[in-house]
Amino acid sequence: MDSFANESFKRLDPEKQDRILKAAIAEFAERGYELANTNRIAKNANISVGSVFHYFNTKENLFLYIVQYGSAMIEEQAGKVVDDETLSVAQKIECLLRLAVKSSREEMTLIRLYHEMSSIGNQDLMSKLPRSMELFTAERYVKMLEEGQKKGEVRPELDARLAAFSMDNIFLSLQFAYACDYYRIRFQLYNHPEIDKEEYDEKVISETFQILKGALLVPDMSERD
Amino acid sequence: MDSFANESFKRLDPEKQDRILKAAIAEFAERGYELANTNRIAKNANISVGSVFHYFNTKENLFLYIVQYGSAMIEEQAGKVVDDETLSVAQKIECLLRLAVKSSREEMTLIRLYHEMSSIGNQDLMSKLPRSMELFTAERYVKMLEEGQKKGEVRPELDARLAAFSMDNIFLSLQFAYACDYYRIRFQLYNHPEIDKEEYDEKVISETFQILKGALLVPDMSERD
Amino acid sequence: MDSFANESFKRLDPEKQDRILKAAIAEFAERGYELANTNRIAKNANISVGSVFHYFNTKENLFLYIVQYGSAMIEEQAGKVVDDETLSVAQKIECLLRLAVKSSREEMTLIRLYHEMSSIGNQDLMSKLPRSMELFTAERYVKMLEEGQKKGEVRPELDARLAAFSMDNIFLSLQFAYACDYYRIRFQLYNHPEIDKEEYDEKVISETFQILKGALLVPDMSERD
Amino acid sequence: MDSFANESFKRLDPEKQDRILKAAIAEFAERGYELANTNRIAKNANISVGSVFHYFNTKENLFLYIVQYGSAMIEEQAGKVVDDETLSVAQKIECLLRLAVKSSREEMTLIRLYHEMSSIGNQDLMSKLPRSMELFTAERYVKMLEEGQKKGEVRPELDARLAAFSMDNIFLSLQFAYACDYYRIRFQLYNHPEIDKEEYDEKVISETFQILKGALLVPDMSERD
DNA sequence: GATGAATGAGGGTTCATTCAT
DNA sequence: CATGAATGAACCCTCATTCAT
Repeated sequence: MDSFANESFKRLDPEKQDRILKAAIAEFAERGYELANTNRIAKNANISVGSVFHYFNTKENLFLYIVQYGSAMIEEQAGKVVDDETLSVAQKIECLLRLAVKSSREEMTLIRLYHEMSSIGNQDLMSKLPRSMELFTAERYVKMLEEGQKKGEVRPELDARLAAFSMDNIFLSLQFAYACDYYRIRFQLYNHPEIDKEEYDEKVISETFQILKGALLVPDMSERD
Repeated sequence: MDSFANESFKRLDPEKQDRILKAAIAEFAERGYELANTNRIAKNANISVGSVFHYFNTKENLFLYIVQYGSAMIEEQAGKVVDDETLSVAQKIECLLRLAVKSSREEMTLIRLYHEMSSIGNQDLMSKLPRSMELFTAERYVKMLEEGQKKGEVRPELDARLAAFSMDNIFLSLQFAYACDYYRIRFQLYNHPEIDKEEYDEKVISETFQILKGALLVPDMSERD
Repeated sequence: MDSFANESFKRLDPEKQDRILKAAIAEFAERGYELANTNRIAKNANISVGSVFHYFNTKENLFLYIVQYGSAMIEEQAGKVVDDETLSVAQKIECLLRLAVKSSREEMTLIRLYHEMSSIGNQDLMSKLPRSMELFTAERYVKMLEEGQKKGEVRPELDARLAAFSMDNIFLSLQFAYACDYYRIRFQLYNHPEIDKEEYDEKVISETFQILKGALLVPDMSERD
Repeated sequence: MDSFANESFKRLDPEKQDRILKAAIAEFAERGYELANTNRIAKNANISVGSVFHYFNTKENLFLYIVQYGSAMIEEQAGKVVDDETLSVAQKIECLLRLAVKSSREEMTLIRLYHEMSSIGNQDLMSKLPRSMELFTAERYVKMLEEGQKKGEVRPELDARLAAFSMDNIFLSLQFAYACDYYRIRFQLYNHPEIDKEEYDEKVISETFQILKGALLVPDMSERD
C-alpha cells in the first residue's frame, strides 16, 4: 500500500515527520516535480539529504508519498459528507462544493500537488500511484447518485457513473481554479470584474450548486430561487 | 502578440515550419516541458539546434509558440460552432461536446500540451502566455448563454459567467480524460467496465449532454428521453 | 602487526567473528574495495554498523584485516608443502600447483580478495599491508630452489630468486585464472574448446608441471613422457 | 568494434584527442576506475565535462575506449615480433620479454590500466570489452609454439595452448611487476637487495629468458651458460 | 559495549544556450 | 542564415563515519 516511506520514517517524532512533509509539499507544490530540489527540501526540513533518502529512497517515492498523504486527507473529508445519512443528495452536493472551495483555500498546496501529479512529464510516476483512494471516492459518488435515483432525488434518466464523473469534474475544476495559477487566471476570464472578493466564494458555491442541481436532481416543486 | 517566433521563422518554407512545429509538439507533449529536450527537437525536425534558438530564442518561447498555435486551432473550431446563428443553444452545446471528444482523439498532443502548460512547474511561463484566445472563447460562451437567456432557452436564474465557466470545465475535463494519461485512468474509474469501446464515445457525449442540458437549459416540454 | 582489528573484536565469540569476516569477505570479493558497502556488511553479519567501526575503525582496516587473514590461510598450506623434507623439489612443485588449483576452487573469494588488493585504486592501502607473510613465502621458495640446486635437482645456472619469482608468477596467474572473471576469460582464450571440463584441472596441472620442470629442474634421465 | 567513442571524437584535431586520452589514462591509471573523476579528466584535458560525455557518453565508455586503445598499442608491437619470419622461436621469446619490460617502463600507465580493468569491482565492465585483440595475441602465441614444434625448436611433448598460456602469464606478471605498485613490492621481495638498479633490467630479462627456454624449448646442444 | 539514525561531501550526467565557422 | 561542437551549472543519490542513547 503506502510503502513509499520506510519504517524508520513512520517511527519518527510526529513533529519531525510533519516538518519533512511540509517542506516536501511546499517544494513540490511551488516548483513542480522536475524542478523540485531534494537538497532544498532537506535544508528546509532541517534534516540532511541522507535522511531524506533514507526515509524515502528516491525523490519519486517522496513525491508519491506526499501526494497520497494529501489526497487521503482531502478525500477523507469528502467521504464523511457522502456517508452522512442525515443529508439529502442536494445537501451532500452543497457540502461537497463547500468542501472543495474550503480545501482549495486551506490546503492549496495539496491541490497543486494533485494537479502536478497529473502533469505529462510524470507519466510513469502516475502509473505507480495506487488509485485505491480515488476509486473509493468514485464509487461513493456513483452510489450516492444511484441511491438518490431510488429515492427520487436524482434524475432517473441519468447514467449514474457518467453523472458522477461530471460532478467530480466540476469539483476538481473548481479546486484547480482556486489553487493553481493557470486555472486561477482562466477562472478570472469568466469572473464579473466588479464582484467583491469577500462574498464571491459564496456566490461561486451557490451558482455552481444551481448548475449541479439542474444537472443531477429532479426539479423540486417546493423550491424557488 | 505572438512575438514568440522571429521573422525569419515566419519567412520559412511552410513545410519546414511544419516539421519544426510537429517535432516540438511531439516532444513537449510526450515528455512535458521540463523533460523536453531542444536538441532532440532539432534533430527530429532535421535542423540544427542553432536554428531552433535563432527562430525562438529560448525553449520557453518555443513552447509558448506551439501552445498558442495549438489552442488557436482548437478554439477556432469552437468559435465557429458558437457563432453559427442557425443553431439553438442546445444544438451548440451538443456540437461543442462532440468537438471536445473529436479534438481529443484527433489532436491529442495539442490537448496534452494545453494540460502541460497548466502544470505547476511553469508558473512564470504561464504568466507570459497571452490569454486573448481564451478570453475570446470565454466571452463567446458567456454571450451564448446570455443570448440564450434572452431567447428563453437558458435558465434565466443562472449567472451566465459562472455557468459558462462550469460548462467549459466539463468540456476541458472531458478532453483531458481522453488525452492525458492521468485523467484517462481517472475516467476509467467511473466507466462501466462492460461497456463496448466503439459505441462509448457516443454514450459519453449523450450522457454529458443530458447533464449540461439539465444544468443550463430550461426544461423543454417537447422533449422526453 | 595485525593491529587492524581491536581487542574487543578478538575477544568476541568465535562464531560471531566468523560471521563478520565471512560477510566482509563476501562483500569485498564480490564488489571490490570501492564498491563494497560497510552498511551491507554489517547487515549481512547481523551486527550494527557501529560495531563494525568499533572493531575495525575504518573500512580500510577491515579490508586489510581480511586480506591478511585470507592470505595467511593460503600461504600456510604452501608453507607446509615447502617444508616437507620427504619431498623432492619436483614433488613439491607438483604439490604447490595442485594446491594453487585447489585453493582457487575452494577459497575463490580469498583469491579474489588478493587480486582486488592489488588493484590500482588502493595504492595507499597496499602500502599499509605488512608483507611479512609474502616475504616469508618468497624466502621459502627461494630457499627451496637454492637447496634444490645444491642437491642437483634444480638447474644450477638459474638465479634462484628470479626463478622463484617466475614460479610464483605461474602459481598466482593460475589462481587468478580460476577465481577472477577477467582472468578466467583470458584463460579460455587459450583453452582447447573441445576439452572435457572434468578432467581439465588434471590436464592443466600436469601441463603446467611440465613447463615448470623444464624451466626449473635439471633434466631427469629416468623420466620420459 | 570500437564504438566507445562517437564520430565527433574521431573527427577531432589529433592533438586534442591525445590531450583527452592522456588525461583520461592518467586519471584512471592513478586512481583506478571507481575513484577516477570525470570532471577532473575534463579539467586536465582542458575541455568541458559536457564534451567528455558528448564524445564518450559514459565514464564506462571512456574507460573501455582507453583500455582498448592501450592494449591495441602494446599488442601490436608483440604481433610484429611473433610474425617476424627471420627470427627463431628463442629469439622471438627474447624479444617479447624485452618488449614486456620496455613497455612497462615506457607505457606504465597503460599497463596499470590493463590491470585495473581486471579488478573485481568492474566485472560487468569487463564483459563489455571486446577480447578480439587478446584472442588474436593468444592465437599467435599458440601458433608460434606449434610451428616451433614442427621445426623442432619447441618441446614436442608440450600442449601448445597451455604452454602459450604460461608464457603469457610470465610476460604479464613481469609487466605488472614493473608498472603496478602492489606487484612491484612483491617483486622486490624476490630481488637481490644488493643488485645495481641500472643493469637489473638486463638481468631480469636474461634470467627470465633462461626460465622460458627451459620451459618451452628443446635443449640446444650448441648452447652452454 | 552495542545500536542504527543521521550526516553531508562528492560525483556522474544532462541540456539550454552560445558562437566560431 | 545555418551549423553543431562546446560549455558548465545544477541535481539526485551514495555511503563511510559519528554519536547519542
